[in-house]
Amino acid sequence: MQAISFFHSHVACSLKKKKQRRLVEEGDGVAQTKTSKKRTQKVNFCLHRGNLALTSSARETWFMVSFFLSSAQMVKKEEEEQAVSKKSKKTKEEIEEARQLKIKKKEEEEQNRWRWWEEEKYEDGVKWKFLEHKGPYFPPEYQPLPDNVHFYYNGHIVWVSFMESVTEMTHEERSLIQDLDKCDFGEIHAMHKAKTEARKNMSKEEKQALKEANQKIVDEYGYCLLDHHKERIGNFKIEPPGLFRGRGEHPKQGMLKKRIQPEDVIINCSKESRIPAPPAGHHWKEVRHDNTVTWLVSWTENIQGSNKYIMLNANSKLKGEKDWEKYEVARKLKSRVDDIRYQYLQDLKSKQMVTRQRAVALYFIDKLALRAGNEKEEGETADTVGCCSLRVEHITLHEQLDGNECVVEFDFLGKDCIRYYNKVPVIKKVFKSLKLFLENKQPGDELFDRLNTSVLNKHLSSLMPGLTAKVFRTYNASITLQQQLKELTNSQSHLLAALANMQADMWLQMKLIHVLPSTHICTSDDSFSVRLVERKKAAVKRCEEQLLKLEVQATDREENKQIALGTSKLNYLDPRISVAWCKNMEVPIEKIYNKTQREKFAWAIDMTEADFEF
DNA sequence: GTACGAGACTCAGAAAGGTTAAA
DNA sequence: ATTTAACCTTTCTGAGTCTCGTA
Repeated sequence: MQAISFFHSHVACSLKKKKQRRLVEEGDGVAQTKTSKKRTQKVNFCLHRGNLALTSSARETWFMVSFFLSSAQMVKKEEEEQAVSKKSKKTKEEIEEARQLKIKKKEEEEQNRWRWWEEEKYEDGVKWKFLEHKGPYFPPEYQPLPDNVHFYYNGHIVWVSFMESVTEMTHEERSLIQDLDKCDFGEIHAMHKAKTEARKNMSKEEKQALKEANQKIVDEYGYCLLDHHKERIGNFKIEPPGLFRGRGEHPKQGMLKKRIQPEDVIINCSKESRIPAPPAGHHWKEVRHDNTVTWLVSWTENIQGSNKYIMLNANSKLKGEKDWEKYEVARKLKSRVDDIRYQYLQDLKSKQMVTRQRAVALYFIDKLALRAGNEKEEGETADTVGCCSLRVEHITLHEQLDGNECVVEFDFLGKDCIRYYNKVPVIKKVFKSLKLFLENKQPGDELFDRLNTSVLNKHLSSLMPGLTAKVFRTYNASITLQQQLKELTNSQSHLLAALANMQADMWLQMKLIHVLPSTHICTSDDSFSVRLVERKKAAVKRCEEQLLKLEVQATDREENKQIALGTSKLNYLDPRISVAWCKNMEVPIEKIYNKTQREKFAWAIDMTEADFEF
């Protein structure tokens, strides 16, 4: 109930602030649209673009919901499509022909689709019985620089081995090249720019040929055979070498990510399948036949020393089944959540420090949708935290703030170095506990010194099998979506209008919340933006008009306004809720999910009845 | 019990690529 | 009608979560 009331309060707030937000709207150009009909659409795509940042996980949850909704009203599009096709000068026959082809293709696809959800599940741990594939696709060989392109150090031409992706700097080079400022990559940069330009200016035929060549690679390497069904592979290409960037202030940024050789690669497939052949003159590191894992190929990456995998596409059985399972666990939480919340509220009074910290952490995870927060190796990654790894400097307690009592102010970098900034009124017991946790601690000390994700998850799984911290995100997002949909009116047109308005409000609200406290959010991003601006400014000599636009883009980035969010709806909202809603409202599913999404959620679209209840 | 590290998988935004609407 | 910009989709790979085995 805690979480839900929290979500609701956001809606209420969004309505109250409507007037205020209109002002902002003007500045965004949203209100500049001419007709009222168009206006709705304008709002739509603004939402679709999702060019807004989110600093709070609870807000994230909200976005997931709003994103679902934002696509719900594209019903109008179909009419337009028809109008357009009429306008074009194609003959009726051509149109008819194209339509027939489309229908045929669709039917074919439908028939080929593996309805794995109607089959019996394998025994525990077994992921497949038969697996055959072609192995990974290796990136093209390194191409040496042309003779007329040079690298200069301190004004002198230098031939260096590290330009070849395979090798690192030699000792001599290391002693010679000390100062980055003395490096001149100008000619190399110009060459690359010319290349991209040339690519852009290719003729239609050339482009077509390139496309066909790519398609051939996909046809050969992009699919595998899994238990007699052809399945698409998600990433069949080995990652090419290059400079590691990382997100945020990453200690390893700029390190060379080495070229992966077949000798580094482990192949996983059926014993009795056609084993993929390594490139001529090479051999695999290992060929194994482990059907308890889902990957086809793996290798160890040299920056973090972690494993990389080639796995199946999201529309595959292996991924789909897991996704389904995830939502089933979240649904189970629905029936237990009252008890679980009651318990952690009780635990807030515990004399035992571990229990008490656990309770507060759970309160945050449930109410604010914080991530679990595993500990990370210092110096190996950017300094980001989640719930369990919060440190003293990440929260500030306010007895009184903006007319609220017991306010906790959060300010930390979360996943992907995205800043979480939020001021949340909490219940007294939580506030008191936090004060206790902070006693005798310095900034840099852990807030929950007796707690880690392992302890937390162990406790959760004892409360309900399969329950972990992240289930709360799925549960809260999905249940909120369902409730919001229920609350909307039954009349479709009315409803769609309501949705449009609601989204406009939410969108602006989020923007406001975010932009107001926006100081510098992710410092490394700033420097990135600065570099971007610089680079572009050089280009501007030739192309002055672009300058303005690009600077605007750079500014946008600086303020972190641009954070794509569309994918979130792929990860937290039970698709069956949306499917059921579509069935009830007689809204075609195409309005909610695009082709990829429909493929991914094929199981949900097929099995869900109108009366589905999350 | 618990610390630790490897492994395997989900989730995430940036960038590239493709399509459609607007100029 | 053609070019360009806006928008939407796909690809890529980094960053998390969580489990499990071992000391």
